[in-house]
Amino acid sequence: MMPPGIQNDRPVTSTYQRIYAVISRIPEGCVATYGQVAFLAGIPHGARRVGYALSALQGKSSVPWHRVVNAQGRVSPRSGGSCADEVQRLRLESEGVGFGANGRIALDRYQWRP
DNA sequence: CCACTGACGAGTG
DNA sequence: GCACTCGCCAGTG
Repeated sequence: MMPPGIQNDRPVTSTYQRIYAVISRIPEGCVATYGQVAFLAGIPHGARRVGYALSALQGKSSVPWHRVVNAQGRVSPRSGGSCADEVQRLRLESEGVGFGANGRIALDRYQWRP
């Protein structure tokens, strides 16, 4: 496969693509935190990177971005005026993920454990 | 190359 | 429990 002389010592996948790859591994009915995804993507302190990467998706990709929530088990209110946070919640509930009375997800119950 | 930006996390008041 | 601040780091113009 790799012809000699060409060194792929650096992953062709850019940071964003790695993030997408990790998120796409999240099973249905589970959720992951930004920090968790970042860590699995190889960016221990890149929680912001994850959010920024997802903002670039905006539903244009097949990545289940709605399974990514913040460390408090809540969907992040993002800028732009879009109501994606609302859609996210509906999609999660549709997958069996229950929200608390305060609009919070029980991470101890639904958080993805690789 | 430089500056700004940003779906966060953790800590503080 | 909520509002604010600081820190992290790569992408975009």
